[in-house]
Amino acid sequence: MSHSLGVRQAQKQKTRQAFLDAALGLLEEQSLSSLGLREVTRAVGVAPTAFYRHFHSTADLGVALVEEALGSLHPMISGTVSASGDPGHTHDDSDERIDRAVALIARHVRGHPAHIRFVARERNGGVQKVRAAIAEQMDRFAEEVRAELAKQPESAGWSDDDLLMLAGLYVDQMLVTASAFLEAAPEEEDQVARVAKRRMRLISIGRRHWLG
Amino acid sequence: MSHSLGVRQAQKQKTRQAFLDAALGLLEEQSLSSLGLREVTRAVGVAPTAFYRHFHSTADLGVALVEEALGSLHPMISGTVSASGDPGHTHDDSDERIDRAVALIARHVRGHPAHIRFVARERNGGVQKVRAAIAEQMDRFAEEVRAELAKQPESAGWSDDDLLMLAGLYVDQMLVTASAFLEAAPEEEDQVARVAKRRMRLISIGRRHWLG
DNA sequence: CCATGCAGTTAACAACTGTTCTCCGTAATT
DNA sequence: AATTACGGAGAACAGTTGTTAACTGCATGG
Repeated sequence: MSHSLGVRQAQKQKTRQAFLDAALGLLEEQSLSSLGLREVTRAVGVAPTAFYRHFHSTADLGVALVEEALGSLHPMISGTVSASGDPGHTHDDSDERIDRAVALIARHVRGHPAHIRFVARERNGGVQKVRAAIAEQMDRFAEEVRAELAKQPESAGWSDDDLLMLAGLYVDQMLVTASAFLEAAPEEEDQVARVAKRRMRLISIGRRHWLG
Repeated sequence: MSHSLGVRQAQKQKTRQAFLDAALGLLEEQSLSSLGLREVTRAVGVAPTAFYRHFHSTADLGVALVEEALGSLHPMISGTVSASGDPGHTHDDSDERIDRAVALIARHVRGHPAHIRFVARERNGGVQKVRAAIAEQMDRFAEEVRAELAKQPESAGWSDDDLLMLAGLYVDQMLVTASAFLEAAPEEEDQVARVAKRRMRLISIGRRHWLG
């Protein structure tokens, strides 16, 4: 229990977090390129000029949001692919892994809807720097998934290049699925999950027969 | 050679098209929710009030753009999946079909970059009506692809449900690929094409082994 | 304990936004 | 030939925007 942060810096980080939260809220109904500086400060309950103490521009705010949003996605991604299955079923654990992965995605979407909405929206959004930041993080994710896949026995004989291709396909599919959950009405969730599982199963089958 | 359209209506459609073109241009560097009415009229070279003669709001303009952009995508999509292959190679026409499909996508992106940029951007964008319009059209595309796939002998034994799942996967993958082409530097195009082909090949393999 | 640093405030700036109302010229209708 | 319908122009409106400058209060480091 170290104090580790002065009262001053603590308060600063607190308001900074308030900026991020307020922005995420406002971004549920618009996109970053239309997010106004004053709009955010108004939502936070602070003077417009205070914004500059934390960010150079709204684009800068966006880059910070990328870190926050994709940081929260991080554990989900690795969890999705590793799936860490309780050993037991000798049947075909692939389907079980997929079920667990999709459930994990659904859970994350329900827990952090604004995060994944932001990422899905700004991945192709109108702000270059934010697009670049998201692309960089997604590439990092794909790398991690590749590393995780490489550990699995199913990946014997695979080149690193092909593994990265597969990892990218998985990562893209996760975001598409998450976005689908987001826009789906509660009663449609099961249907979305069903389709997502079948998609992943088809990809897994493709993986199994990729060689030879 | 019928006149078919009065001088008046013709001129109106002309200005309307000018609005669409100007908007598409402006949307290369921002997203629809930040597109201002005055900004568009300025680009067209017309008074701000003239806008209301054609659209209720910028969101309305967006819906019109969806029709234009996805209308141009229409022939590409069906062309991509049918692939109409010159009969000849008995080898494995799957790879050849994929090569042709990816080439078709690349060609379309180079021909209509603003169109696919708009669709990719506003698919998850901040304007609800536009998102809905895009989703509807994409569903229609998936339906068409499903119908096209159903004709192929490889689809024997497939349920309509599974075919629609596969079609959706293809359609999503096409848009992701197109978007990747868009953001890729000219020298990276080959690399993007390489990865896209391998992804589609993996999906095709999954398709081949889906049953049993 | 005092001087410095810095998060946040207040006030003001020109520029811009969407929208309304009134008007104009002319193609279309009768 | 006279009237109507309508695409577009012009001016004005109240609000909003990003950014600057000079300020205040207080936690911090010497």
